[in-house]
Amino acid sequence: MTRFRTEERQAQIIDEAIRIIHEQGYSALAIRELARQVGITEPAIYRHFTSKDEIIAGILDRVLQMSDTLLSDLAGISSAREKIRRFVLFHFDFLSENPEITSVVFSEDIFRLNPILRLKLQKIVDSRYQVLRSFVDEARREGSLVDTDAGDMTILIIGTIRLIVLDWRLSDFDFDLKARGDRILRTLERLIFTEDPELDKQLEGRRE
Amino acid sequence: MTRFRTEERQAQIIDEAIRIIHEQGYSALAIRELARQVGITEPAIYRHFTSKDEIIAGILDRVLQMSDTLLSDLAGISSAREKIRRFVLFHFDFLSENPEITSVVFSEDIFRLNPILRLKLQKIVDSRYQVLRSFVDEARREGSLVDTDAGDMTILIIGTIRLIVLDWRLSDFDFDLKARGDRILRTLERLIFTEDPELDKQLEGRRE
DNA sequence: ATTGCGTTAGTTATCGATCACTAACTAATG
DNA sequence: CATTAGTTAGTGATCGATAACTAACGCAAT
Repeated sequence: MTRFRTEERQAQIIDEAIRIIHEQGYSALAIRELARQVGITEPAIYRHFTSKDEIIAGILDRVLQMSDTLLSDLAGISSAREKIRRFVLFHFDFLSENPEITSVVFSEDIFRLNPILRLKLQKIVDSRYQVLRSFVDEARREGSLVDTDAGDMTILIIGTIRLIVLDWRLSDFDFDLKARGDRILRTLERLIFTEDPELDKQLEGRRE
Repeated sequence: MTRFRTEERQAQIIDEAIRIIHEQGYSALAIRELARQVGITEPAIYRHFTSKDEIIAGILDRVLQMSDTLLSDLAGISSAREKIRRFVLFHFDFLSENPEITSVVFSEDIFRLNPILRLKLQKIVDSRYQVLRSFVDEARREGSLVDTDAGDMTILIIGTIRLIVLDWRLSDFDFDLKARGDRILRTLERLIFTEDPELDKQLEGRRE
């Protein structure tokens, strides 16, 4: 009988829950099986979470942490244009190494009904939107963005990321997401940024 | 005891199934309740579908029919640029009047596990992609598109549509999707189409 | 037209499996 | 020794699916 402190067990439980959702879908997330995978019994789960919904809430919190990683990753960058670039690349990088997360992100349907989970999901979606939106606004002030609605521009970028990731998921993760992301980023850049031969040359050099 | 021919009943069952998924989520789709809503008993459902999965397959077929409506809607249009415009508007129009369909479209997670359903879903996604892709290729030949990768451009457009629709769903359908669609289409057009003052004037006139 | 009959859409009743969750008890930790 | 992480055993509810039976339809022969 190996005992763990509740924070550790909670983390283990959420890890396993994400893995199960990823491998077998949300409908396969049964407390019994979840407990078995963690190596404890069903009632032991209820020592650490009062209900199944609370476990789901924990999963969403885990996804929300991604935003912190993102922001610290972008901390030192001054150019807004570069921030947008890195925002896009970060998502492909992060999801490439944490594919299980995509299963959570694309399971909106599970959360839509439950008001608490739904609010949490909206918070995640909105937080990501706000982060990018601030960069887009900044880039417009810099003059490095094509003159269009900043909100629409933000939707366009996130929508593109999401669809590439969905495609990756449906293909069973069998293409190189980072490489695909790099390609589509170039297309995006050509569309949304103003011509800047000097900067373009720099970017081109960095890529090789 | 009112009897229906099996094609009629199948249609009724699929209608109700979509409604239940939309209102209560996929996990609430129980054969018993589905039968009750249709006005028959549980085993009667199994007269018309051999399994629950086959009902889901029927739902996906229904969504696939959307492509036919789309294509006939776009039949008489000659300009590729106008076809792309109409492709985008069609989606916002159609989903605006059939919001239940969004619940199916955003429930990829249900289908990912089952190989048959998954293939059906991929077929739907791909068919929509191919349609738009052909317009994008055509527009490039016309010279009305900015010079970028046609595949990426297609992804960008569909991704934008999807994210707007997701946003609409998460907001509980409480903004005017068609108006929002019209707005983002203008942004999209400004980004992807080449400058064409003559055509722009025509389009501007038509909008008012 | 009416009858007779095979086909098919429906019924009632029930199956075993599995779900989330809990009461009551036990052993490890600090 | 108090607290807390774990256990065994079991709750009622609900799931998808089926066996056995019945009533309505459609069509051919009278």
